[in-house]
This record gives sequence, structure tokens and C-alpha cells, in this order.
Amino acid sequence: MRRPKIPEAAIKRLPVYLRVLEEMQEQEVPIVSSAELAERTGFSPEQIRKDLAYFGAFGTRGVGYDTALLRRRISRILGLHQGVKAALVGAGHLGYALARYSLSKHKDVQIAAIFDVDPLKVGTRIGDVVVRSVSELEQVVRQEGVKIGIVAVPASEAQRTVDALVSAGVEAILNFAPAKLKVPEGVFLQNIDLTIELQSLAYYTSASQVEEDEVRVEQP
Amino acid sequence: MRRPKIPEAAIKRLPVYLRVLEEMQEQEVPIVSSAELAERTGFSPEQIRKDLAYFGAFGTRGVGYDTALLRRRISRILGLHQGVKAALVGAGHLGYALARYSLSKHKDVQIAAIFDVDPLKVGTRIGDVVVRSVSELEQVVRQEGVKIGIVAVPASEAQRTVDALVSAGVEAILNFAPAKLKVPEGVFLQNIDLTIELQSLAYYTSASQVEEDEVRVEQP
DNA sequence: TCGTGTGAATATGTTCACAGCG
DNA sequence: CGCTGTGAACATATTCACACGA
Repeated sequence: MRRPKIPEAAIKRLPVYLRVLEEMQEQEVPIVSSAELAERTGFSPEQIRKDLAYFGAFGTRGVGYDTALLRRRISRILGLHQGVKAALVGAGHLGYALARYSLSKHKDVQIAAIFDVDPLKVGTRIGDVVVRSVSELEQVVRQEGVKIGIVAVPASEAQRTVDALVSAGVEAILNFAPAKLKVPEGVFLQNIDLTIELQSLAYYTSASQVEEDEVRVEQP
Repeated sequence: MRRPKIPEAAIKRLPVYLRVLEEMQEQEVPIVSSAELAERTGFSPEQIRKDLAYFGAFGTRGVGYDTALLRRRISRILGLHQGVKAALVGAGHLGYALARYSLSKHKDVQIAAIFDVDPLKVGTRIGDVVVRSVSELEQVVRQEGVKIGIVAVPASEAQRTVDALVSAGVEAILNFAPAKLKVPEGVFLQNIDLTIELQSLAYYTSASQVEEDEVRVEQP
């Protein structure tokens, strides 16, 4: 199987499958069909089959997928099978929320280090991770083998933070700062901008009256 | 101009244009070209022109766009010109971060109410908004004319929260709970799932070795 | 002449329909 | 026979290339 290039959208669905498979494994369901996964995830069965087929044929025709096996496969595809280390930069409200959230759940992506510039925050703990000074960032990230960076600093600090993470060897970055960031080839950057999400949502409400005064004239 | 259906992706770019235009207006740049917007946003000039053209022709050929005018137009398209009210449900760490973030910046999407089930949180303030009991949700949302709901509650409470918001008249929802939610036709739902974002990021690191042991055999 | 506005070409992603195999 | 795996059809989104008008 010459591996086709895999849609980014498909990668985003894998963690959803993983979550559902974990749930089903707890419920001791040994075999699962694409129809059942569709039921639980909200995606279509064809799409699920196609997503899985990108990585090989792990189902049994006429039967379905082995729950435990599929879960392990997806975990491995994502690189979660032996834990990936992430570093959080910025221990403000958002950073704090992210850290609490990630530390309590899933150990598969593990927040291994937290950094902040504020001397008052340095030395405090979030969960059982001690907040360090950003001056230690490069050394710690390199030493701990951190692969993922999470940027939760003000926009004005975002680029320098990204640069430091990249130069310390981080390969993928999740950025929450509302800024256009540059990363070198080979580093994956994902932006989540809460302002954009909120503002674009307004478009779908009745507050947005796009040229409603305009007369629509149809002529063939 | 028979209005074409507008790509969701284009709507997501509008707030970015808005941000850049505000910045340029502060810098008193009266006219802006698609090339300059491209420079500042990271999108391509053609894409920017196409996005703007969906809503009409507000540029001047050979010149560019009037900064202030374009800003007002986009603000109006999004429905932000006279402020849209949002309600936040769930004043945990994430909810708190979102509220602080939204309350400090932009008044265009305004957090008009915050709700939580925890009696210890009810009555406290975030910024100058008092946290209310969720039992008041429907009444307050309806009365205040809230159009947008923000769901930052545990997954187990998410569906009931959405149902309450919808029945109170909310038209668009931003959901942070890791759950598959149902909304009726006509209500727009946007999910942001931080676990998914983090886990899918791992795929783009060297931790993910997708069948690297597999031998690639090419035969025509 | 310059930068907008836009159909046409391309690329990316999803759904359909069915062949293939346990 | 049932459900997976997959090419082909379709839908959506981006990029190209150029006509158009201030």
C-alpha cells in the first residue's frame, strides 16, 4: 500500500475515535463496526472506514474492528503509545486552565514543564508541576525531550516564545495567542484563537444581517 | 448580485481582517491593498479579495480598500456593529479564563451573563459580571437577548446545558466540552476540544512513527 | 497603470456505490 | 450474508490568470 497523503481533517478525527474506543473497551465491547463508531462519534461510517484505511486494513470484513486492537493502532499512529511530552508557556488564567485540564485527564500527552516570566508565579505549582522561569525553557525542553509546545502568552510575546521552543527542539506547537506566527519548515503550528471563534459565531446569529435590505432579483 | 453561499472558512477569516484593520486604523493608514492585508494576516491576496467580494465590491480598482470603511463593513457583516451578547455557562478554570479574556478585550462580543451550578461560585464576580445559578439561565438569557452561548461545563452536563441555552433562544454555541452534542436545525454549533487538539498535534511529531517499519515496494 | 473582482482550473475533502473477503 | 475497503462521483475550498475600471 503506497501510503496516500493523509487529510489533516482525518487526523483530527483520530482522537475522537480513540476516546470512543476507550469508552467501549471499558464497557467490554470486543468488536465494533464502523456503523457503531458512526453512531457514537457523529461522523459517517464511510468516512470512518476511509480514515482507518489510510493506515492499513485493520478490520475484518463481515465482522468489524477489534476494539482493543484498533485502539492500540490509533494510539500508535498518533504517537501516543508511550506518552508525548508537552511544555506549557504562560501560566495565566488560560494556561492554568489548560494545565489543570490536561494534567487531570489523559497521561498520553503529558505536560512535563510549565514556564512563566512572572517571578511571583515561578516556583508555584499547578497540579504537581512546578512553574519555572522562561529563562530555563530551552535547557529544560531539550533535556526532557519535550516535543510539543503550548503557547498561552500575550500576543506580543508569542513569536519570541515560539522561537525559543523551536530552537529547543519542539516539533509541534499549539498557539492560543492572537498573532500570526512564523515557524520553520518541519515544525507544525496549530492556532486556536478564541476571539476569532467568538466573533465568527456572531455571523450565524440574527445579529448578522448581511445586506438584508438588498432586493434579491432573480432572472434566468 | 445573487449572493453565493459563503464558505465557512471565509467567515473564520473575517475576524482576522477585522483585527488587522483596527490595527491599521490606529496607525492611521487610510487605504489598504489586498497585498498588504495578505502581508499582515498570512493569507493570500487572492483569497482576501475573494472573501471580501462575497459580500460585495467595496474596493477601488487600482487603489485598494478604504481602511475605515472596510472595517465597518466587516463588523456589520459579522453582526458586531452594535454588540452581541453571550452567556458563559461553567465558571471553572477554563470558563474563568474565557471570561477574563473576553471581558478585558473587545466589547463587540460581550459576556452579559455567567452561570454555574456550584453554590460557592454563585454570587462571586468575574470582572464586573456576577455569577448566577444555572437555574436562572433561561430567564436571564431570554430577558437579556443573549444570542451566543459558551459551554464550559463537564461533558456529562454539556447536552443539558445546550438544551437549556437553545430553549432560551440562543442561536449559536461555542462548546468546549468533549462531547458529541445535538442542536436543532438553525442553531449553529462550534466545538473546540482541547484534548483533540493536543492529541492530533502528536501526529506531527517524531513520536508518531506511522508504520515506519513497513517496507515500501513500488511496482507500476 | 495598478489593484480589484471573478470565472476557470486545481486541490482538497466527503459521499456514493459496490466489489471483495471472511 | 455482512461489513470492510476503495475507486469514482461529488462537493467544497483555494489558486490562477486575466478582464475591468478608477
